Amino acid sequence: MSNLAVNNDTCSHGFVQASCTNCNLKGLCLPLAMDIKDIDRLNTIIQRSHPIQGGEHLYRAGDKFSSIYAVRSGSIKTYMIDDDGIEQITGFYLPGEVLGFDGIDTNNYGCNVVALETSIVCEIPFSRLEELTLQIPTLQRHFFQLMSRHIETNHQMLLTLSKKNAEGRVATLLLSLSQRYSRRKLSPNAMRLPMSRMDIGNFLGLTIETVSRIFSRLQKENIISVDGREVVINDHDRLNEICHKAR
Amino acid sequence: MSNLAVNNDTCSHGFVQASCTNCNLKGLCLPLAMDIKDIDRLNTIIQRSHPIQGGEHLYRAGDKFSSIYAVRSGSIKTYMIDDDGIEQITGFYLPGEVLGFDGIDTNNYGCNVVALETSIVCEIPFSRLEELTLQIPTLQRHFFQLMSRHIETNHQMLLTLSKKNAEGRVATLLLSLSQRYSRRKLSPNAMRLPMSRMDIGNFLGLTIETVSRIFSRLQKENIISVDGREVVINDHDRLNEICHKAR
DNA sequence: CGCCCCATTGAGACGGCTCAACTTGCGTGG
DNA sequence: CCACGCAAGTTGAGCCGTCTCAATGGGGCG
Repeated sequence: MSNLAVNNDTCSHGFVQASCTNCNLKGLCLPLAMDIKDIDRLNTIIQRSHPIQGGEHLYRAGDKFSSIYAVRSGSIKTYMIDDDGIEQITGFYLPGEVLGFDGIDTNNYGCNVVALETSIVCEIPFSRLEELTLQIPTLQRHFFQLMSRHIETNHQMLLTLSKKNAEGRVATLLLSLSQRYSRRKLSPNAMRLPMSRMDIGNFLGLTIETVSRIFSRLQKENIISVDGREVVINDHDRLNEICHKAR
Repeated sequence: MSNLAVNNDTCSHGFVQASCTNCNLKGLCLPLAMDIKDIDRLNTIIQRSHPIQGGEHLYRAGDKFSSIYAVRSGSIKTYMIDDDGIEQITGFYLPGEVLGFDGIDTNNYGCNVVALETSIVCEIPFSRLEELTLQIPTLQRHFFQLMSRHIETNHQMLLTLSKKNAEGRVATLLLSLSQRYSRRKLSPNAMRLPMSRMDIGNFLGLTIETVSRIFSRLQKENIISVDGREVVINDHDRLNEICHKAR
């Protein structure tokens, strides 16, 4: 990417071609305390790609690992397929969230990554990132932290799957999305789910029928309002109670 | 720690005081391609502590994050406790495995860590490790890889909890332990489980009764032989089939 | 319009949980 | 030394939550 593009808002492709410097998500995917100078250095290695359509894969499990990705807009899911063809969604990613860390170990990606809707991602070539993290201690620390956060998120998910009943799992997901949207300055109460019931069920270890029934039940009790993928949380407190209830 | 201790096999405490250089686990917790010179540098920052007894905590969730730990002997479990006091074991750690990465993000440990039996761990102060990883690219890469492997292991566990029935979960754990022991040059068929039925059930999202019943059933079918914590795997293939079977 | 995909809802089956009784091994104290 | 208590594990009976299977409804698109 040419440095000329830095600080321009559009480029020849016609879609937004932003720099990290003026990206309103930088508080999420970059260290808060990072130098403008260092951000610019990072900026020069980041490649911003064309939008990817919903259903389109960014990469697949087994592909040669090359880059880390940050979601700029839209939403992404990652899933693995085991030897028997069983699929497990391992995460949903919203703008500002970073993915691809599972490829570092074996040098091949461990997950499949697919867009849930039209999305834009920032690609960070790992070999160049590694050089930068050696030079910018804050940046090394930051990527250690990002990976650490991944691990913690996964631990939380283990608890959800291991200890909560169907209602608790759905409630936990809804509150997680709500929190993450509100951190992006969106309403914590009204949201459009980027994923299907199928995806939710797969992620939470439930069938789509159970997910559907839970949604209906929560609606009947006026805790949420559901219309397809549109969800409004009417009663955060009761939803929270449901999360924090053993099975 | 004095450099004088390097390459000595014992120290004044009377227990083994080894260096990484002659540690037979270094193939597991250190980069294969690491310079002797660099290993020595890492060695000078590593603190080897007294053995910790079974049931004794290495640290607790919320404690100030300071170090990464490598298991030298014995075995360790990590667990989190959520707001409602529900405990979830997040991992078992065998010699050569590294833990503590969950503390990097918030600068407080996210998990409780307790020894399952008398164990020895190597403590790696993180601030000094960070300095070294900036100077030794292989080492930086290695710790990125270790964290990446953690993430992959967790993903695998999500699949286990989300998609497998009780039998599949137990079989998966047994095979995982078997593999990990054999990588440590121990028998892949006969082992002594370091954890209780309670721990197994907690980790796998099952009750102890169910775990016990599964053990009995697998024994009746001659797939394993169980005597308390002593387990012999008689039929790896059938155990493997059970793992790879949808619920 | 008709087709397909996704979602919803109902009825019945089944796997794992709950509750309870019993066994075994171990440490403690009379 | 045995009696006792306690913790860990095993086993059985019945219940409950989630899955399975099936039917139906609704929206997008050729």
